Amino acid sequence: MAKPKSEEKRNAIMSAAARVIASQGLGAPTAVIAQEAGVANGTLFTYFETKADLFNELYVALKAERASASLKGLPVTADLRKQMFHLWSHAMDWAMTHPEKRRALAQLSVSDEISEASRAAGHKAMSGVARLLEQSRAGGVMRNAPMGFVVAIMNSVGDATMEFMTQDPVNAKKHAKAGFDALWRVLT
Amino acid sequence: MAKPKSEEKRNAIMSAAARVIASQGLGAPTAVIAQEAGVANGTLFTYFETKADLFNELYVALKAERASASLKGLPVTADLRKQMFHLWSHAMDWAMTHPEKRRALAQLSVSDEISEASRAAGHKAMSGVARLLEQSRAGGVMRNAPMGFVVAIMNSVGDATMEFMTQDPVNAKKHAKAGFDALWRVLT
DNA sequence: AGCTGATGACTGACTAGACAGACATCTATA
DNA sequence: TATAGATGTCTGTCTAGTCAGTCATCAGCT
Repeated sequence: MAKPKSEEKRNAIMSAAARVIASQGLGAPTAVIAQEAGVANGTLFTYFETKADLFNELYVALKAERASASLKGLPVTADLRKQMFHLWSHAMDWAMTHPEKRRALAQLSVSDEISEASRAAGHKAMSGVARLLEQSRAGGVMRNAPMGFVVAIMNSVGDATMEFMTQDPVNAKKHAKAGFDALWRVLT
Repeated sequence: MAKPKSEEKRNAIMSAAARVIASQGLGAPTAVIAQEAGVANGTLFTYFETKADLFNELYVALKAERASASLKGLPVTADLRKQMFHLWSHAMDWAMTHPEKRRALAQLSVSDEISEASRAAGHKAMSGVARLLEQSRAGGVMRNAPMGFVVAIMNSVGDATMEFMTQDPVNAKKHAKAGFDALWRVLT
């Protein structure tokens, strides 16, 4: 064998991409991302074949990271509302702790560079979250609405709440609670 | 006097831009927009100084158009819920009738090319809608939540509903109703 | 009404700059 | 020493915006 690729550099590139996308948008040059990651321009392309590949991988990774943060320490024996609230607040915490990742994810989500396959992978990464939401849906007013619709609404209320929390961080806790109450009213 | 600018060409460029943005995203070349509008490349720049200017004007125009469509024929004497429902269904109708405009507006809304001034103008164009929503907020559970938050939630639930309606047009009416019911549950 | 000159819209080839990705070269590891 | 990662310069391509020349429109004059 020869020199192995370094997982460290890969991560550096991904997290640099998140930061740069958050501040400059998706039009950001690969050169800037590489520089921010502390590697040469060409190195970026030994880890990701194209710019679009990097963006797709980043999208899936961020979705997975947020989902995993949301589910961490889930009180599986508690009642549904408690579990949902845990999930919600952990998602909001993640967004407040990593604002640049949240912003990057928001940009990537609306980009047409993101393939159907990546979106599917993103969904899959959220399956734990979806399962809980599915339980909430099945027992409530929205039992006849398609699951995709409920997911879309949760995501959009979540996005709106995160947006508002970052704009007005002083009252972040209050907004998080208000957002959850709104979601819960939608579901029950 | 000389040859006057034609309102017709201006409109052609704007609506071409909406179509092209919907299908190719914001990275679409101005050359393509001009061609789609049936004018020369350079002509676009006699009507709009820069590409960003075109996008900003288009953003405000689309916001205004949607707001105006929503308010058309509003039953001002009916009760609040009826008025809100009128507004909601007309907005959804507009989105279903002009899917390319809706898609373009969604893209423009998240773009960082759109100035604060344009966003303010967009808000202003929606003031009729906002007034109605304000009444709904003031009398309901969200009376203590900031208006901006309520607006954000309405927009996001609306976006999710529109998205779902275009993805599943057969049940569009049903989804529109479900979306409204969800919003109303949030507000009351 | 017909003519004329001034104005400015219209055109599309062109330019300057930016950027993704390639590549020749160097370097670290097995 | 063979292999493969790392580097950074280089290049082909793409595109926003320009510009010199053309043409449509209008006001004022006869």
